[in-house]
Amino acid sequence: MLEKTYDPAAIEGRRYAEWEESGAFAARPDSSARTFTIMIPPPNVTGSLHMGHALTFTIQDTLIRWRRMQGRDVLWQPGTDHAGIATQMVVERLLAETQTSRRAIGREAFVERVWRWREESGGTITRQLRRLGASLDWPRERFTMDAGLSEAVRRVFVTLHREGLIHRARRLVNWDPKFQSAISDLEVESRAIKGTLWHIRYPMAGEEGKFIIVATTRPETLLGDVAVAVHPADVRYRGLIGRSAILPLVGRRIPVIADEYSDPEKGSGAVKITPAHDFNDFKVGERHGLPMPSVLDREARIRLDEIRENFSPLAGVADQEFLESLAGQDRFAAREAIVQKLSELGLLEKSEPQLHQVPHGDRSGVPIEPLLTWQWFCNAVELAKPAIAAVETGRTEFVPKQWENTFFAWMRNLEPWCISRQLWWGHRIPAWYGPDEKIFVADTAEEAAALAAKSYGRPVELRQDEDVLDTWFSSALWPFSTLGWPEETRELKRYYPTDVLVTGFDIIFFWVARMMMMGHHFMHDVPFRAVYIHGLVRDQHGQKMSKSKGNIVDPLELIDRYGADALRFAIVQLTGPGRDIKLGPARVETARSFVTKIWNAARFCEMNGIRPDPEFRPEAATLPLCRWVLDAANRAIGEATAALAAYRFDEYAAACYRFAWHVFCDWFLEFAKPELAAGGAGAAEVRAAAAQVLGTLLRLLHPATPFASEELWEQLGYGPSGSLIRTRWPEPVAVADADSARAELDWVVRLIGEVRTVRAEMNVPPATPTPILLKDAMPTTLLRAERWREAIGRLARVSEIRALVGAPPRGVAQAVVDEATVILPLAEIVDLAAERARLDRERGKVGREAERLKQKLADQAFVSRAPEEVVEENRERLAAAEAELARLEAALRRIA
RNA sequence: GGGCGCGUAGCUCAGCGGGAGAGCACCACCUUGACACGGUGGGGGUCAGAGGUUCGAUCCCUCUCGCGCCCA
Repeated sequence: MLEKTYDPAAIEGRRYAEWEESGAFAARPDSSARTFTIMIPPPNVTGSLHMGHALTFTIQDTLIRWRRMQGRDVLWQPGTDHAGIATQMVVERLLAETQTSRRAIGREAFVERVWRWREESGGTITRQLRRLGASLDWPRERFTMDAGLSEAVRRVFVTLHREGLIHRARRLVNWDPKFQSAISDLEVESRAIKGTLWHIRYPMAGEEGKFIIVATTRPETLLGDVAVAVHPADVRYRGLIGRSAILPLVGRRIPVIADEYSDPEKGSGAVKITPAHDFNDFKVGERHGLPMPSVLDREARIRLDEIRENFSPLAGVADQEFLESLAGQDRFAAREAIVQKLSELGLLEKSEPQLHQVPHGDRSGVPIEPLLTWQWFCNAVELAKPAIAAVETGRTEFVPKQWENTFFAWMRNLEPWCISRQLWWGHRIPAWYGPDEKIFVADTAEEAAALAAKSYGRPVELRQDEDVLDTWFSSALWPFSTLGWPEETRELKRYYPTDVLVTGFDIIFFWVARMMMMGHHFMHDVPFRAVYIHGLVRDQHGQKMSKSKGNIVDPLELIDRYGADALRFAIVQLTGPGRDIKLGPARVETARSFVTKIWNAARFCEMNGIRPDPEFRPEAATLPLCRWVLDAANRAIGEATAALAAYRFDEYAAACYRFAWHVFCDWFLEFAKPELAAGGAGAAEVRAAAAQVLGTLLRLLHPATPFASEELWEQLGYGPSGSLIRTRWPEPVAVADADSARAELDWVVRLIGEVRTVRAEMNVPPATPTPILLKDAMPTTLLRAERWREAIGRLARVSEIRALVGAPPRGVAQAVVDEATVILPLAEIVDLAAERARLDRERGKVGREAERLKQKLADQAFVSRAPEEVVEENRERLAAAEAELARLEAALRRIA
């Protein structure tokens, strides 16, 4: 017997363990079935399950379970990402608690410590994914720092280097002073900061008392200025181009140059050019062949070593003592000191508050500093070409399609990808330096040594590059490295390319684009045929969830409170095309009601002896009720399947919801009650059909609500424990003359609806049954009424159904159903005025509809130009409206 | 500044050339033999605004207003 209420906590753990232990999640590389593959976006090994995970993994699991039920050989590849910076930060924090640091214990011990941390704490997220019900093929779990994946990383690096697609260069990069590492431009987010625009006077060389005024938000980088730029068309400065200004505080002469980068509208129209500390200035510097002295070090403190020799004392403009006092100062302290000094020297024209965009490290949260350093770069421009082509030709398709624009916009404007990071946790760059800094790139130290020995003609001591690779470098290989590449494994042959990648738009650039590049280059095919982009999860008010706002909703808490199925169903319901979803506890509570409803419907079935009947042949069903519900189930199957195929999770959920609640429960089970009570052959057929349809429903629901559906599947005897997950997705069954069954049941439903409405509006107490009289009913209608007497009686509280013979009694309420007028003799209780008002309202509504249609059909332009079927449809609607209108008017006359 | 998207019932959202929809919330009634995490009935919308195309526009085009996001 099923429990009175569904208790998710009592069954979820057990059901999941049963699936996992029985191998239900396992791919079947030896089978001949068509494959269906999804690579999990590997969550950070440091992570714990948040709402974004709940969304993306629910969607993936829904697809996976659906395709698995369709008989596909499904591979859902699990794994985690080593997440360079994030993980290093976590372990550094732990070290700080024990009064030590990464530098104190050294690289080797630190890396070992991270591995140990990963052994102890890295499994959190995978445990939590099990709570959600994710049917991942766990024995295949990979980690981006695994031996195999690391080998793939080295192989890719070495290959790309050999092909000239990876090289080392000294370039301006985004430097994070907190992590003291380069970061990629994607890891930089610009934030609006209230700052100050300072207007500084640069004295013109050899022209006492004359100045050129430059406007800047970063006076501390002034020390590294190498020019002042003005727009070539700016008449204010035309005379100054080619002359020299004196750099305040440093005393160096710098040229005034003409460059279109300078915006006459902004500030004073003249800008200082500091190539080593600004990306735009860097380009100006390159165009004009200017020097590029650095004045900030790796911790963003002032350094003078590259400008000291250019110092040239000048009274009232530059004094050495002040300049030296800046050395080693933090950038912000230096800014204050410099502004103060300029003000004292009378070189500060003015300052004005200004809101401007300042680049920040997305993880460190500190302003990033463009810095000239030696780094490794990957030629993304070249690698992007086939990836772009793949999307252009539709080899890979984005869903929704609009994201392709975003993808193209980014892919067509790529900068070299800086792939080196000055961290310790990650894949160490397989490059070694000889005594003269010659570079040897190889898979292993031994191979590098061999290369070096050959190069130098003798064995030499090599030093490996200290840097590690950007975490996204290894993630980019995920779709093939997890399958065993560079080995030619059967998995690699069988499961690459994968079917669909499911992810949020925020990592299209970080990850999707890079997988496309690497996939093409090394596998010569796209990594996935479709990219399904879902929205972000927001709180119920549409706010982005964040710790600082305190509006985080914890999926595990929701699972504890409402069950995993409720959370999953809520997510599936809300996931429409390309929209963020707003998810609060109320939505999950509502979804739980649905799961409970299913549970109770199944309980009713169980109580009424509804068990699957292997002998039942749907095509042989004779009762209209059975044929009707089987047909409705067929349509639900069609809708749900089409919705899933189109990634319309909202429509899939709606199809299941509508069918389960508003067809199966609201009507079918209610109609079934009298049949079941009557017993006999009719009851037997209803039981068998009910079991058939409930089985279909459980199968349709399984991808969204796996736990409850699996539990019911077993308890109601559909199959052995844990077998629903392996059961075939339902197909429509043959139903004899479905049209007539549909016509009949639709009529019954409408009749009951009309009677209920009239009764409710006439305030007939539910406890008082009323007879109904059918006026002008055709014989077939009267036969129908007779067949459904029992059900109509129960559901519409009707005591008796008769054909009206002769004149209607006084004091009636009336309604129109097709050709018949339904008359409720309510002499004792009816309020004639109220009934007249009600009928009048109805007549008005139908009359307006008829009038509108009549006008439309009278319009020559419409009739001649609109498609014939549209015109015909309008004619039919008009005829129906006019007939109903006539009956309503007759009804009104009767009670006048 | 450039690009993308969104403004449809109180809320959350479907629909996207021919009858304005769902869920929740709301109101009224109901402890009917699976379910009050329930049942029945009901109210509620110049589909942001203005033009245009069309026989016909919530839907296509243009502009305006408002709100997001991404890139400068």
